[in-house]
Amino acid sequence: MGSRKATWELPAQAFRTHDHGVCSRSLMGAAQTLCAERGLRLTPVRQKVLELLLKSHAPLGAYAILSGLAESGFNAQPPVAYRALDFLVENGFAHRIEKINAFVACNRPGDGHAPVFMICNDCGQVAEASEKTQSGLLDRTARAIGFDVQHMVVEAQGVCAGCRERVSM
Amino acid sequence: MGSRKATWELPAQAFRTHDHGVCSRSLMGAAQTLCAERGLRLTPVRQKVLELLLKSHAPLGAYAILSGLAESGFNAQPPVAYRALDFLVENGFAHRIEKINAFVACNRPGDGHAPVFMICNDCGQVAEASEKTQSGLLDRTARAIGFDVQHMVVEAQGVCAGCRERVSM
DNA sequence: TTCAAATATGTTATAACATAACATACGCGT
DNA sequence: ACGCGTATGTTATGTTATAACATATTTGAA
Repeated sequence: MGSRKATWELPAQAFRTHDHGVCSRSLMGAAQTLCAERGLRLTPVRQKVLELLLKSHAPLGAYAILSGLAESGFNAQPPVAYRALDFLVENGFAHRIEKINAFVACNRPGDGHAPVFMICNDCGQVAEASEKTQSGLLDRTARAIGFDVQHMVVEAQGVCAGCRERVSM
Repeated sequence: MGSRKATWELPAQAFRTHDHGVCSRSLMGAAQTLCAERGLRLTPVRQKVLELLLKSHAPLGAYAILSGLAESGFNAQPPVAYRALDFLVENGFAHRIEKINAFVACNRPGDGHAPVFMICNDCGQVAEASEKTQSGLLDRTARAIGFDVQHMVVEAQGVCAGCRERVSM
């Protein structure tokens, strides 16, 4: 990783109010299109799980998703949720956030990015930024010791602007 | 899992064989010194847990540590291990690796760094680096949206040089 | 179209990781 | 010795995740 400038894609609507319904629907549409193009099967369970993630303002744990499935009349054994989540994560429609054992819908499905998360400890919301290449962040260090990077986790915990303002006032 | 020694050296030495006993003892000594300086109590359980981490060639899960404690005649209920680990992590003598729910001894205790891990999926060993430039970059992005970073997780999974050579030969 | 392979789901059980809550003991300053 | 803050003992339970095997659905080739 050199002395690059705009390596990070700024999360435009991060931690801000916006028309959630609109972006939910457009991301669901994007998922459907991508699945059609790639021969992936966006089955009812998978679509429902993605819908739950898209509707949520914060990351959801697997068992929260399971409850959501149950409420919609789906089967609700743990493997059902985990399998659907595996599908969504493997195909880039969702991400797992390691620090909090939870999942979020990806805000830029289909462009093969490495996500970077900022997790607000106060409101629980998460902003997703993106790095351009899979291994760019650690590239130089990893190369120096011959380490072949396959997957990156980059997560920051802290306090978002809105919550800090609210507290300090 | 490979038979090579774990490393607590700088990234340049990462994933390479070295005299583990020597660096274990010197890191234990460093911990004792730091605790004395700072008025922290490195009690028998805490010291034993640090010793287990230092001796291990790979990160240890909390329940592996619990077994180690039991073998040495310590109490072995989960809180015992988690409390000791909390102490070591909070005071910079160990780190938690989120991606694999495990713990490693810190190779540079006392210098208040942000750790960066490279986890080999083949041999299970972990190299700890610490890169200022990277967190600097995320800091800039975070600042752009007013996010106050309190804690960072940076972890790369992949294959270390030794394992890649072994496989390709 | 029928069948076999691949994929997806149903279901039971349990593994693996982590903490709440409260009791007891210890270390230290006065 | 006393009291306070810290550390440990102990029981119980909460939370997250997967193994294993049965059944059903989709797909593509014969």
